[in-house]
Amino acid sequence: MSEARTKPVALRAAPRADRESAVASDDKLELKVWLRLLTCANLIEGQVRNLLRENFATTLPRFDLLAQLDRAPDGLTMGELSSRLMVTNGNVTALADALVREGLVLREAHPSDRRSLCLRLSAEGKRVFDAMTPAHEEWIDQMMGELSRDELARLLDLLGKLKRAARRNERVS
Amino acid sequence: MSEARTKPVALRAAPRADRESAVASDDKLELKVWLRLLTCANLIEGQVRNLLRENFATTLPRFDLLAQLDRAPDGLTMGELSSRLMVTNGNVTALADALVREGLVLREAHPSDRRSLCLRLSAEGKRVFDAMTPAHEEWIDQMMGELSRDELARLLDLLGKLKRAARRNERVS
DNA sequence: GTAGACTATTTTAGACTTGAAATAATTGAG
DNA sequence: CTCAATTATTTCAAGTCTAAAATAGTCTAC
Repeated sequence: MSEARTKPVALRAAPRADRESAVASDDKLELKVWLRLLTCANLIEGQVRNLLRENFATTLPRFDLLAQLDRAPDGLTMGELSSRLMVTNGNVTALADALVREGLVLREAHPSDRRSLCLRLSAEGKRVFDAMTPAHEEWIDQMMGELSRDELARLLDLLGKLKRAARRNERVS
Repeated sequence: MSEARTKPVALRAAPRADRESAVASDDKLELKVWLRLLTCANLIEGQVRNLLRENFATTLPRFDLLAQLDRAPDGLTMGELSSRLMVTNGNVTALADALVREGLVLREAHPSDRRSLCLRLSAEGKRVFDAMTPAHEEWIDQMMGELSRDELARLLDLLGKLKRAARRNERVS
């Protein structure tokens, strides 16, 4: 995709082992699914983070916030951002502060609710985000390249079931 | 499992929306799988974190580190821990420091390599971890309760494929 | 044996994230 | 209207995590 400009030093031990490594084969299926899910998420997230840093000198949380604003041309409140990014309000405050300071995001008063703020991509923010999107999508495609369309569809379906189950559980726990 | 002793204040907006919310239905399948995977991981991780705090006054990274040591009765080096937890060496240093200070983990010299340290659960650490394990497993079971054995097995299989694909991609990117 | 490459760990600065408390605006029951 | 409950956001302290540089021990090819 892009010849790595500066060879990054190996910071992490070679990933031969992970959380699953020592789970006996007769262990609970549920636990194994959870650990493997976590491994996959960490693995992909780590690569995306590295690629964002190497290619665009930015971080994943910033990219995620820009992505949400890009998909909401009418802007989002802090609360909506917090909900979509699944992080705390305080976290969004800090993240948005930085992006506003860098000129990528505009912070406006909410038209009808004076408690709320409305965040929106600036022209510069839109430009910067549009430059990153195709590369990001290509990275994800490549990481999943070995799964067929059918397998991807089945995975999406099963993860949907899991998501609904976990959400339902959320309310009671 | 345990009547929530102090009702925690709602810190996060109600999770009606998440990263997937605004992905058009004709968007790339790969991207949708990735976003949904991330949503599932965040959802489960968040609940486990809350439950660990409410029931055992501890955190997920600490629990994870103890879990790895519990599965390795002969102890692990810092590097092995870093690799299994998929975090940087520096992170493990800080985390292990805290657990050693709290008396849950022992830090010994490595028998043959003086560069390495060997971490191991203390008797107290073992006791504490053993008290948490059954609850933790039950939480995970409950969150996945709505998936059949077949669905779980299929999910495990597909995630295994994804994991291998992502690992392969890691080496070249 | 010794220089140079490699490996294991720590340190540092900075970014991210959380949970809880504080501030401020809105809503609704009377 | 008005006060209490609710909702939106910020602030704060502490913990987590990263990337890069520094420190220290090991190994290998002369």
